[in-house]
Amino acid sequence: MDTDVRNEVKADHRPDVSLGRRSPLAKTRIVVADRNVITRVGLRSILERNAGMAVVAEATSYEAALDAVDEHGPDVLIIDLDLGDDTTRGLKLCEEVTDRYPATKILVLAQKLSEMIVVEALRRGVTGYLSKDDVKADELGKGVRAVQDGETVLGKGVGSMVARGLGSTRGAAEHLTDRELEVIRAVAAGLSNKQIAHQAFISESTVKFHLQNASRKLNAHRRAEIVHRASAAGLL
Amino acid sequence: MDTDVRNEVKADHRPDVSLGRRSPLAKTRIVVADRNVITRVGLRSILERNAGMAVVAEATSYEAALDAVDEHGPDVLIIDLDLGDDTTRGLKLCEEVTDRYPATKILVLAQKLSEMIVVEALRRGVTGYLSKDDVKADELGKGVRAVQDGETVLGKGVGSMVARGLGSTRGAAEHLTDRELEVIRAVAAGLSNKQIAHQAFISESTVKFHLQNASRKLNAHRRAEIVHRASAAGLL
DNA sequence: TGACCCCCTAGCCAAATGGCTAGGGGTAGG
DNA sequence: CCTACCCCTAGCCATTTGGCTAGGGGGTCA
Repeated sequence: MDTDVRNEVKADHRPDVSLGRRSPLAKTRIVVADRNVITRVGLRSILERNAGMAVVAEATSYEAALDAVDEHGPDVLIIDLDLGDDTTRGLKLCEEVTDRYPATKILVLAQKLSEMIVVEALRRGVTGYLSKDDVKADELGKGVRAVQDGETVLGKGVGSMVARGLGSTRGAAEHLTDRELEVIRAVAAGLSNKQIAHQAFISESTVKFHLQNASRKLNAHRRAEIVHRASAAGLL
Repeated sequence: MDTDVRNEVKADHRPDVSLGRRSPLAKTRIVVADRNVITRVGLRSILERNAGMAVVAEATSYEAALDAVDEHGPDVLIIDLDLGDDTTRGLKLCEEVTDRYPATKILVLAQKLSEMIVVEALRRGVTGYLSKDDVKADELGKGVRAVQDGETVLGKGVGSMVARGLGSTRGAAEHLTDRELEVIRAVAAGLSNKQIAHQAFISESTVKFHLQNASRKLNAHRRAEIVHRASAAGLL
């Protein structure tokens, strides 16, 4: 592999003093976006054990992540797409980054694997997808190097999801509308169609209409299944 | 059980520093149990910034966690109760630790907050409960010190859960039987009672019976709500 | 042995749901 | 203007469900 040269760098004692162009090889500059302090510190610690890798910025929100990429133009963005209430915001962010900074590779580090998110993220140019719980310490460094080289890295369990996801959703994974999501949340709370209708100031027919559409989009046929899928996708 | 022998072992192992009162020299000995490497590294890094705190062991399973407590008799056990498929195993572990090593305080660090788990954990002698995503770096050190001093530490959002949890479940939060869980999982997959009955080689009546019991235990009245609660409790 | 819990089954009935067809009205963009 | 998409409504019908009562059999533990 290409580890030989990097090993030389590792032999250097402290790279923090001379980060100009002292080393023959440029450092891999990384931005970490995760709302969780512990994860950020852990990532920094693990990655910086690898000579030639530096975490140049941390972010805890979608905005901050984009700003950090704007400012630092990193080689790799490591991100947990779940940075707020709205998970789909993370997908938009991926789109923007790959669009505006094609040189910045994205490595997603997810807490929970959701088929929809995985497929959609890859569709938007994400080059790596790992599961936080399954990843080993050494796989992180390898993964970063791999995505930097343009390889696609899929962690344990992710590959099969891609296969299933691409197979099942033949058009594209349609995403739920606001109203549909609202109804689904009410269903998850155990409300009947009648109750939901009253709550949302719409007729019972409309509630059924939204649920029918949601059923189709999520490929579910029972409201319990809809709730499960939506829950697994982090939508509730 | 066989606790006597272990107590001897524990007594043998402990007294490297006198820890009656916390002297500036006595380190707070911590065991970290979490399946996630990144979290373990991050925790160690953050905690050891605080002078006087040392992570003496890490564990990635319930067994290993108990072994580590057996061996090191730490002052504080920091644990994510979700170390495997069966979340209730974590609760049993809390019971065992508080039972056998009352001097070891338990600080739960949860990825997702589940009302049932929170209430049950506190009922079993856990003295601290923080949410990974909400906790600030400095709160960790403070939290560890607090639980070590016997204080109860509840993170953001945990307190309200306790209030609601203790209010609603007047007897005790009964936990689901294996069969009930099996049926709920099938419901989450969108199966009808008839299909579930066929799959589990039981009659449709029995499926309904299990669901009725699960409804009562989870305080839900619709299968969609059952699925939601079970999902939120990390049971699926 | 009795108390207790889990698992299993039956039948009844009102209510809710799933699946369908068949519409109208709004807004945004090519 | 046409198209697409979202939101809203109506009715019909078979099926499923929620909620209930009323049992039997087996295991464990005091």
